[in-house]
Amino acid sequence: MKGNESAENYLETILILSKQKPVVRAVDVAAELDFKKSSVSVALKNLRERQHVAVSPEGYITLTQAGREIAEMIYERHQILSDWLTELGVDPKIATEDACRIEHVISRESFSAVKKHIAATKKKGNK
Amino acid sequence: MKGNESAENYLETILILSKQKPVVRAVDVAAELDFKKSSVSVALKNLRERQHVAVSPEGYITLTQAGREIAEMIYERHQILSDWLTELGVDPKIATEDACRIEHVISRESFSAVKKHIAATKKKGNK
DNA sequence: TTTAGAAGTTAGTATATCCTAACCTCCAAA
DNA sequence: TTTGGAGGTTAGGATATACTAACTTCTAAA
Repeated sequence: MKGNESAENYLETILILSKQKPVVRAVDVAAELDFKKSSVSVALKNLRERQHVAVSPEGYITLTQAGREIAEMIYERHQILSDWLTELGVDPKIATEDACRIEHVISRESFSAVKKHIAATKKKGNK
Repeated sequence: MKGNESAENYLETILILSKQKPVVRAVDVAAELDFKKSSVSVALKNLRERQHVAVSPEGYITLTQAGREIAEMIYERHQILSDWLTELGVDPKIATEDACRIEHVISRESFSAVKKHIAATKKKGNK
């Protein structure tokens, strides 16, 4: 994993949108990310080539198995990190923004350790 | 602070090198970062323009007040984050690599909260 | 039936970074 | 005194990303 931040971000967004609405189209992704549709169009072409998404003739986007795995990994990081930062007293908006960036650069190993630490900390009732 | 990761990284490196050797030159920075000297040359030109470093006629690089503040902020983040991840059981090499990336994307507010949390956790003797 | 808007695509622009290549200066060793 | 290497600079290339502009399609409303 090196500089796939952009791709990861698209995949995560598609996952989130697919939880919220019946179908996800390129325009929905553009609206969510506040990007232009041309940018999304190009990004989707790459995701299709890498077999991370499939797009139906109607323009409905779905995650492939590989794409979904990445999306869910990033999404889990996002949730856990932003919740944790918020619990630590960080403004929720800032916590979310930070999670959005950290989620793409933290390694599996470090995230796993942090996640474990958070669980352990909670167990002890430290608030 | 948005996409100044590269500049921050140069400043941090200059700070670290200046702790290790009497003078810091462009080649030293290039060697440390494993970049080509041409890249460092261009980066230094930008840092000079932004008044973050000064370069003597002999080619000795020094941080300005503004540059030093950024460098020390990033360096503190690096130290605290990498130490913490290592304490959580992450391989030191990976912890360092992760710290190198997170230090550039975490907000002041979140870092401050995490730092406080780490101190509090230690105080309670949680190991 | 015509037409305007929504959705998508493609081409070319802009920025950030790093790289290779080519060149300059200076100094120390032969 | 010549010369080769170290240090530095500039020009131009490559990649990643997002943007603007200009089209194409398709569909729904007039």
